[in-house]
Amino acid sequence: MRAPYGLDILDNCLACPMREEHLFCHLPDAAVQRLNEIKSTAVYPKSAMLFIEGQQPRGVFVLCAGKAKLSTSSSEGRTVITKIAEPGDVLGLSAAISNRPYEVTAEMIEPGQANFITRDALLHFLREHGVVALRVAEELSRNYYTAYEGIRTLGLTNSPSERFAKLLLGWSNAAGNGDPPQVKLTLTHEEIAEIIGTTRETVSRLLSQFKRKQLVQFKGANLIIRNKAALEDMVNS
Amino acid sequence: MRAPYGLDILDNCLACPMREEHLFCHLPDAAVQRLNEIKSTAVYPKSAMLFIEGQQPRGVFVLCAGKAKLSTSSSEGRTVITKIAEPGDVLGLSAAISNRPYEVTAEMIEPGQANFITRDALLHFLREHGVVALRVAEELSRNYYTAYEGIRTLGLTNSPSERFAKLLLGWSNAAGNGDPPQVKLTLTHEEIAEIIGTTRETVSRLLSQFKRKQLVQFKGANLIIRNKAALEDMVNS
DNA sequence: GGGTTTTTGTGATCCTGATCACAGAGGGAT
DNA sequence: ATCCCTCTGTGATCAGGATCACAAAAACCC
Repeated sequence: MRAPYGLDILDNCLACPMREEHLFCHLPDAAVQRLNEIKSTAVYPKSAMLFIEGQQPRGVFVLCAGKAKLSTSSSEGRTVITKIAEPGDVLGLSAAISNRPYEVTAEMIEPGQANFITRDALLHFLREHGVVALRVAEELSRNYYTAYEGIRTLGLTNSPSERFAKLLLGWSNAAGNGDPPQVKLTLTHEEIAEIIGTTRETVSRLLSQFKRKQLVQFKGANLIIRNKAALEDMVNS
Repeated sequence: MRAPYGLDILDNCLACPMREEHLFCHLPDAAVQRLNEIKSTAVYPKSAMLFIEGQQPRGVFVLCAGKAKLSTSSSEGRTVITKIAEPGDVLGLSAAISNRPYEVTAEMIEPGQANFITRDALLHFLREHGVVALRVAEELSRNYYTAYEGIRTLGLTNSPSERFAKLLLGWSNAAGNGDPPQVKLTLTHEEIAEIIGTTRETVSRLLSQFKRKQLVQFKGANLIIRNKAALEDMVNS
């Protein structure tokens, strides 16, 4: 059976093995079964909004396939992307747990699939299964560390070039260690700018500058990192 | 009985009533009693380090009196202050829960008192008392929101003036609503700079500039906010 | 394939804060 | 008082990006 957008439907994506540290993996059977009862699965096209900053938290989404960008905007239209979520990530957890409005907007940037669990069902479930509550606490502290890394990046570096170099290195690490390391560039310059807190033009210029200096090189949509050492130098300048 | 530094010893500061939403308040008697058994209390002078960025997490500190600054530094000596912790705050929680190194350094900026609970004892306690684990999850999501606010501040505003105005307004709100609102300035310009991500000089200049424009005014160590509206305008410029 | 929209490249200008460099002010100690 | 050390104020300089303004290129859609 084929889902739209060329994705395979995962009939039990809560238990998907893609991330060992996954929130809802390796739970007691009773818990897994209960989870399967309270979750509902849906498929989302590109640009679908899972939830929007400021909304009351309806529940959590467990991303099974596709990618989503989490962003927040100021009243004047400035936007920061705080995270690119990947399969296995749990979205909206802290809002659901603390019953505050969603603090970010989650928008699919690649078509995908997610499980949804309502807030009530989740809290009920957590009260029944104390062990899982600890898991949730761990997941929240992971979220916290991610946010915290963002602060370090935005606060401890002043130059966009530094942040951009850091971002590229981060991506190439996450993508595994090819040699030479390479990264598939799926985001627009605008989006990259919103991650590293600068303008689209600056990202364009940095990219050409990096190419000119032979730090990176394009092969289709893939960015090959030619001079990793030089990029690393820029980061701890 | 008087403690050093003119502080009253709180003989059971875990249950201190200062913050209703306090992590360890309003728990079942059994839990409170167990907590009292596993905690240990100590008094800290100004400049004492509760823990340092990168150390393995020994446990959590519940701040009972005094203030502490949480900060992180880059290899080149640049520093960001992520939070000024106040009585009732739990420090080192996410590190302890997730068993990662402390992500920040906690240094007392006012003498005070804190309870310490070792990581092992805490985890043990949480496994016994599932309800409290949920509380911990809530506290962690509070931490997350705080970090997240930091990202918004650093990422969505470009001008130090904007961030400084925002900081002052935040402080005046936290201090309750005097009229005119006023704030006790306990931090050095350097420290303020490390909060809003700028330099000491810029903070000095901004302060004089705000005085010149009659936005604020000094009364000893207290900063009186003369023109709140104007500051608010700067924030959503 | 043509027309439309989104994305990217690049020049010119301008301005804010970072940086460097001192001098003065305050605050403890002895 | 005196010394010392940490803070604060302010000037001068300078560079790196933000901003504005187009044009080219690519992606997208009937």
